[in-house]
Amino acid sequence: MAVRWLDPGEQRAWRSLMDMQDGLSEFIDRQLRTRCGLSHADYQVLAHLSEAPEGRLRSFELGELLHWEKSRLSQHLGRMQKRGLTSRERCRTDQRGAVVAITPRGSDLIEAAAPQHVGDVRDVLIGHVTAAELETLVTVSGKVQDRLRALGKGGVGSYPGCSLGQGHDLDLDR
Amino acid sequence: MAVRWLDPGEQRAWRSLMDMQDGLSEFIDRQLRTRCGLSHADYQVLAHLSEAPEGRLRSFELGELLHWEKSRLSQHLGRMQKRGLTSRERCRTDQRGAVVAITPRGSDLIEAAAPQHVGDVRDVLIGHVTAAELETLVTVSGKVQDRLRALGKGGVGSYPGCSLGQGHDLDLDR
DNA sequence: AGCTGTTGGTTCACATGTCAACCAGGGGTA
DNA sequence: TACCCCTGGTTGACATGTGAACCAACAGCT
Repeated sequence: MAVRWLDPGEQRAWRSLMDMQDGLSEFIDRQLRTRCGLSHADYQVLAHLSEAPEGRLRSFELGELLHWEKSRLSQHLGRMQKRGLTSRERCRTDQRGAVVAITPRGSDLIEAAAPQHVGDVRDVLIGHVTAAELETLVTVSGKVQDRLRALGKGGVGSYPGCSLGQGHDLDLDR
Repeated sequence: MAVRWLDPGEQRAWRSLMDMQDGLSEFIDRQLRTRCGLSHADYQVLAHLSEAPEGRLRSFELGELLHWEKSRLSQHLGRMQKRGLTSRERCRTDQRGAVVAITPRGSDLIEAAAPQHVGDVRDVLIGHVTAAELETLVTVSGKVQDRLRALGKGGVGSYPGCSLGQGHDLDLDR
């Protein structure tokens, strides 16, 4: 069967998207690490926890939010626990389950990290593109997500924001 | 100093971009692995080599193309060599240097993988977005790259295409 | 109650990436 | 030539991610 190759424009688009991906991930992760002592993964875990009621979530709920392999989540939580950022207890209603909670120390760290992180995001993306471009980004992402959902089995991932505390104390917006 | 948080639209854009990133990477890597026995990293190495004259590159040139840490490159090439996908020789003109070459086996693998890969890319992105959207993607990526270059020290990464053989036997375009 | 299949989590072995240390070979300069 | 610093590359220790195996608890049946 004949392969339909990418024309130069398509190829350029794909390459530049991959480049942006790598560059963004690397940058965001490094900034968080060096300035806040958190990996991007740590940040996302803490962000989701801080958004949850009482800063606690069942392990599997956290896993669904992050779209992480369960073994990854387990390992990562183990490490974060050792660092005192999160804690784990047995679930009362389901003896199998674990409840993950953010600790005061974890809370402090992400509250310190959030402004930096938001600053980076604005500095590297938001601050330099038009509203229309942002809109297109959302559109394209949506299409890709739909396609992935259609192809693979499962969902794709919900990136956590930065609302800390119960409500909006430190929400990303305004 | 007051932090300028992201408004809901900005936040949505950032989250969806992150989601797309994770979803795309995961998908592309898994497809290559399961159907071709290559990781995305392997694929990129082989793609760059196959595009180079005679399928050979100095290690550090490859490193620059990929924007990989030198230790990462060294480790990865070691593994690929063990699998018979690439080979290494001492450089004649610089006794420190190594020249990396793609092996016949590596060549076979990427020639088999390329059509699949291109199909995936089309299937998940190119085939579902308008030309204008693609153009915007390039624009935005460019801005981000510029920003990253301005902030950090170095460049960002040039994603390899799929031109195999010397010339265009299996080029992505056409 | 007793079976059975599913679900939530952990663990192990292994693949991969990062950083720092190291080493050998350039290449300039005295 | 001798000295020095830079460059290209490898290595080892360690952080992180993945898949499969495993285990205990739940849940539906009989």
